[in-house]
Amino acid sequence: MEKAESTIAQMRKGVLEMSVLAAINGNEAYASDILERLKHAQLIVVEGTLYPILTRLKNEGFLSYRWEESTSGPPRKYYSVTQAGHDFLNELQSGWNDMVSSVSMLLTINHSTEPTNI
Amino acid sequence: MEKAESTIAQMRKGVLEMSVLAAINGNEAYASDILERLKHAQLIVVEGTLYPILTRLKNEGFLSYRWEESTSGPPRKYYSVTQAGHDFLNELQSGWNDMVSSVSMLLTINHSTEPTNI
DNA sequence: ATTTAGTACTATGTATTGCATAGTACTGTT
DNA sequence: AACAGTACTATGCAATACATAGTACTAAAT
Repeated sequence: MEKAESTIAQMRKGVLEMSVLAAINGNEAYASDILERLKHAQLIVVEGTLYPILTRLKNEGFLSYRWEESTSGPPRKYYSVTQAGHDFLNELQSGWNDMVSSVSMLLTINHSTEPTNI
Repeated sequence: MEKAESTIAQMRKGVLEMSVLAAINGNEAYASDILERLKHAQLIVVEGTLYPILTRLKNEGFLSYRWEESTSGPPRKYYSVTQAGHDFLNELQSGWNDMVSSVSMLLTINHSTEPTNI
């Protein structure tokens, strides 16, 4: 169902930012590493989606980067999470956990044997 | 942190649609009931946000409604989930569960004692 | 009959991010 | 110099949550 896919894409809004931060947290990485870590977590992201997120997070002070030369192509940006980014990630995680909890309640409330209004 | 709040608001995109369907599923309701059920699940939603979601879901065939007179104000729209809506909800739930699983992996990968690149 | 308060719903525009696409630049190989 | 692979930048579109303003219905009060 096409509509389900587009709604799931909507669900990724906000979640990818948190996931990218989490994928880097404590373990500096460049774009290809990050894509691999996300893929390992079954979160498929392409470069055209990742780079704007990295740029935005860096501009907001949640990530910093250093350039490193490469022998197999252009130089690479190695990202790491700043202290502000770590704090931001903690807040996002807290909000995310609340949301997961809420959704869990909602997805189970009508599976009880309580009578309905039908 | 204002930015965390706006990102959490972004996370609600797509999730509220699923939550509204879940709140109605098997238990027809009008807007005020739905807001109460969402509130009970700690998912705070206001009318200006709920009505467009209901309208959109109805237009897409996932909800249907019947009017019922009220003695305390205008007539009310009682919504119920259609078969298509039930199928849609199942697909959303599946995608949501996958996403929750992915995020869970990402939020824990760097808490291990494995050496990092620092 | 008119006005008021409470209630239920509709209409509309803004902000934001994921996404797709096109482009530029670097490196080693041919 | 040209090419393939790699890394990154730039840009516009689509979709939904949100806030705000508005219309309409009902009972009660005047």
